[in-house]
Amino acid sequence: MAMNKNSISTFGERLRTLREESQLSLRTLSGEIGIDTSLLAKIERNERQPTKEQLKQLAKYFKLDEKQLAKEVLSDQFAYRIIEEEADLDTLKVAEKKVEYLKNHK
Amino acid sequence: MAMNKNSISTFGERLRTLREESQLSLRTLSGEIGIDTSLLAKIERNERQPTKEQLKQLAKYFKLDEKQLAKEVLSDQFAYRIIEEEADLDTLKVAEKKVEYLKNHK
DNA sequence: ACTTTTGTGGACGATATTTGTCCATACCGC
DNA sequence: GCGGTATGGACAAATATCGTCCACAAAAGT
Repeated sequence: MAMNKNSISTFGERLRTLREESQLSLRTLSGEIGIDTSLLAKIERNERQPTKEQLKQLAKYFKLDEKQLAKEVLSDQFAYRIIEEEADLDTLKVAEKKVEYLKNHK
Repeated sequence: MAMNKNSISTFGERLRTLREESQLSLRTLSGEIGIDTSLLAKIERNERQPTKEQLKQLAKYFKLDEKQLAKEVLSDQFAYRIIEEEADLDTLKVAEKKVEYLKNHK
C-alpha cells in the first residue's frame, strides 16, 4: 500500500499523503480551509465527493492545479462506479467513443 | 445522423431504432412493458436514465442481453459526464488504471 | 496514570437531484 | 377536422448526497 509520487491512487489517498507530508492533522487543516474535520476525513477515505468549491480551496492551499484535481476526482467516480456495477472495463472505452460521437453529431 | 447497426450511438437512440424497426409507437410499447409513454420518450432522448428494472423489461421485450444494455447505459452516463464537465478524454484512461489499482489493492 | 490530540464513524436534518406522472401542445397523415 | 403520434413542461414523490454534531477508541505526550 506504499505510494510514491508516480504511482496511481485515488484522490482521497493523494490528499491524505499531501496532508501528512505537510505535517498537518485533520483538525488543523480543517481549520485552515474551513471544512469540517469529519467531512475532510471522509473525503480522504473517498466516502464523500469534494464539491467544486472544496476542490478549489484544497488546490489553492496545496498549490495544485484545480483542473487536474477535478480530473482525479472524476476518474475516481468512474472507477468506483465500474466496480460497484461490476461492469466490464471496456465500458470506459465505449464511453470514449461515445464522447467523440456526441461531439461530432450534436 | 443516419445509423447502421455497427455505428456507435447512445442507448436512447438504439432503443428508438429498435422500436421503430418493430413498427411500434411509443404508446403501444409503453403499454406492452408498462412504462409511461412520456418517460419512455425521455429515455429515448437520453433525458432520463432507465432503472435496472426498466432495463430488464426492455431487454426481455427485445430479446437483448441485459448486461450488454447496462453497459451501454453506463457508458452513456460517463460520456455525458465528460462532456458536461468539459473534462479531458483521458480521464477515462485514468479511470481504467484506477479500477485495476483498486481491484488489486483492496 | 492522566490529559490531549488524532482519526473514525454513526446519526440525522438539510439540500439537491432524479424519477414518475399528468396534461397540454404541436405535428402529421388521412 | 379527426385520430394517432411525439414532445416537453410542471410538479410532487422518492432517492441520494451533503454538512454538521457528537461520541468514541487509539495513540502520543506529559
